[in-house]
Amino acid sequence: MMELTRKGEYAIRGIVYLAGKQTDKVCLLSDIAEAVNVPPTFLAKIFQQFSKIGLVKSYRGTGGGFMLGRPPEQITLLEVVEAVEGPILPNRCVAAPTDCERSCDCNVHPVWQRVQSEVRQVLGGVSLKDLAICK
Amino acid sequence: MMELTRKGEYAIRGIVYLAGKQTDKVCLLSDIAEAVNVPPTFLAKIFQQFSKIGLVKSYRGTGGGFMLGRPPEQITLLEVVEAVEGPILPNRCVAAPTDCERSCDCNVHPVWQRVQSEVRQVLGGVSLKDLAICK
DNA sequence: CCCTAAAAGGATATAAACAGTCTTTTTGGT
DNA sequence: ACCAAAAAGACTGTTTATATCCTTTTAGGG
Repeated sequence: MMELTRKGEYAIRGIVYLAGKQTDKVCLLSDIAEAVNVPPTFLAKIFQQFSKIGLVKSYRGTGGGFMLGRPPEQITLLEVVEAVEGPILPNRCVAAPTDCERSCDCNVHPVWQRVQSEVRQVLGGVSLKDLAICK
Repeated sequence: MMELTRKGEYAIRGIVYLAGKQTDKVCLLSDIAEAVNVPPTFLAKIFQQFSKIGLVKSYRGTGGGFMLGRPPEQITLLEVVEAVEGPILPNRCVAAPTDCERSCDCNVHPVWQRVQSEVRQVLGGVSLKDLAICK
């Protein structure tokens, strides 16, 4: 359980690749897709989502392509993952506690909150700079 | 992302309810289902899975029903969740590192391992006894 | 101004997973 | 033998995942 989807995997691969390039150079989507071995049409959708929230900047037309929207050390893995997979929510009740508070069953609630918090902390502590470094 | 399915929710509700009963008394599936507001046919499937791995003991025929397989303090939330949702695997690559090690992209790998480990630790630290207590 | 390169957006297709139901079989008690 | 209860398996409808394709918009270059 708790599995990242393909979309999430591709998203990470794509943007980490971008983070490994010079910050001032645009990359063609088709090049990125080929480099990280992801269907270009699918990656296009993903990068559109990135673009909307400013994780990447896009340029159309001849000479166009993508660049990181911010320096790689200022983009966390958490942002990338949540951009395409939605917020980290181990359980509905963490999002909507209304439905949950009644009945003593919900000793479970705080546990899911801890899970959420731990995961966010791990992912939030890693930047694209960390990930792009080639050992 | 990382959401528990209905099955997982129902599983927790059902077994936590059971943990709140005396350890030596069997409960009818139909009663449990009604008490925790879960479709009985669905809960049946879930308890079958529990039964197979010994989380609960089942008795057939007249006077039959379900009991916890072990004292509630010896069953963790992790076991319950993994019983019905499968192992905690934030990313395929955590399960099958073979496909992952090449290419410098996989600085991501250890991050998912940490996520997995943190989640397991939180869920593993909570027992049914903790959850069954009515405040 | 037109042609081409590139991303944006929308519609569609297929497959898998989820959520649940129904029926039949097995087992145990009376 | 009969009844009560869980086990097991087949089946169904809905939603999500995983794409692909096509048209539109934007930008640059000749």
